[in-house]
Amino acid sequence: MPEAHEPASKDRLRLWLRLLKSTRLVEAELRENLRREFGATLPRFDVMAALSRFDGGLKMSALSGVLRVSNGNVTGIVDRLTDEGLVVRVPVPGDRRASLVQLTDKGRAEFSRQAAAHEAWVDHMLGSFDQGEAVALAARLDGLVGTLTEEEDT
Amino acid sequence: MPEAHEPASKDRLRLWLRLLKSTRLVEAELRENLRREFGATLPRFDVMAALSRFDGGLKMSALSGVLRVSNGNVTGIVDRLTDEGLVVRVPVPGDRRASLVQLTDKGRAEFSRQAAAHEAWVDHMLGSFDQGEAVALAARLDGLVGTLTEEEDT
DNA sequence: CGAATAAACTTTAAGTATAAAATATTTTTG
DNA sequence: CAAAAATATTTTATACTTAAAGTTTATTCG
Repeated sequence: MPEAHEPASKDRLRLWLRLLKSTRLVEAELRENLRREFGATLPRFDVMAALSRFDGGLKMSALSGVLRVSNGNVTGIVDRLTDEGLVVRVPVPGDRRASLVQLTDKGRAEFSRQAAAHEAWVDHMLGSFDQGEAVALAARLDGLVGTLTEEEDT
Repeated sequence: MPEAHEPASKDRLRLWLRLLKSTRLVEAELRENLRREFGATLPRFDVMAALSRFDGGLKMSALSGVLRVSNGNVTGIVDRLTDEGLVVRVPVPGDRRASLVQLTDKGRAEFSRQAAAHEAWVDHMLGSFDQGEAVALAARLDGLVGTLTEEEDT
C-alpha cells in the first residue's frame, strides 16, 4: 500500500506557521530597534507613516481604516503622538465631529529619520532575498492580499 | 540618461510590507473566528497548541521560549486558561520555584475542536496556494527564519 | 557552611488592541 | 421641521504585550 500524500491543508498550515514566525521575528526586531534607537514604537511609526503618505492629513476614521486597527486604538496613539508634538488634530470646517490628524514639522523630520533607519533594517533582515525574488514574492503576496480582502467585503 | 533601477532596498521594503499585511489579514480573521466560534483568543490557542505538542507539559519559562513571548505575558494567559479549567499548574518535584503547565482533559478536548477548525480556516484562506507552492514557499521562509534566528544568537 | 549568583516566576507600569457603549453632530425622511 | 438614522469620535472594560523590578528558591564556590 503506497504512502498517502499529506493533504494540502497540512502544507498550507505549515506555510501559515512559517509566515507567522518570520513576520513576528522581523517585527520584534524592528520594534526593538525603534525602541532602542528612537524611543519610539511600531504603532506610532505606523501612524506617522500613514500620515506622511497623505499630505493634508487623515481623519481619525480614515487612519483607522488605512491601518486596519480599531477606532478607539487610534485615539490613544494619536493622543500620545500629540503629547510628543509630532502630530496635531486640526478641526474640519463644516463638520464639528471630525478632526484631521497631520504631522507637524517636528513630526515630519522625526519620521524621515526613522523611516530611513527602518528601510535599512528591513533591507538587512531580508538581505537573503535578491531583488528579483523580492519583487516576485511581493507580487505573489499581493495576490493573496487581494483574495483575502475581496472575500471580507462580501 | 537611462532610468536608474530602484535600489533593492525598496523592493525588500515592499516585500516586508506585503508580508506584514497578509499576515495581519490572516491573523485578524483567525482571531475573529476563534472569538465567534469558541469564545477563545489567539494567544490562548497558541498556548494550548504548544502544550498539546509536549506530553507532560511545559514549564512557564519553556512555554515563553517556545512561543517567543515574555515571561510575564505567559503568566497572565495561563492564569486565564486555568480559570477556565483548560490547563493546570503542577508543582515540579525537587524545584519549588518552577511549575509544569499541562492541558486538562477538558483542555485537550477543547483544543482538538479548535485545532480542526483552525486548520480548515487556514486551508481556506491560503487556498490560492497549490500544494507545491505551499511547500516551496514554506521552505523559503524557513530559510529566512534560519538566518534571522542565527543572527540574533550572535 | 554561608554569601553571592543564578534561575523561575510574578508583579508593575506603560502601551497597544478589540468590541461595545456612549457622546456629539450631521443627514435623512416622514 | 422634528424624529430617526447615520457618522465621527471617544470612553469603557477586558485582554495582551513588553521591559524592568521584585520575590522566592536553587546553586556555586570561597
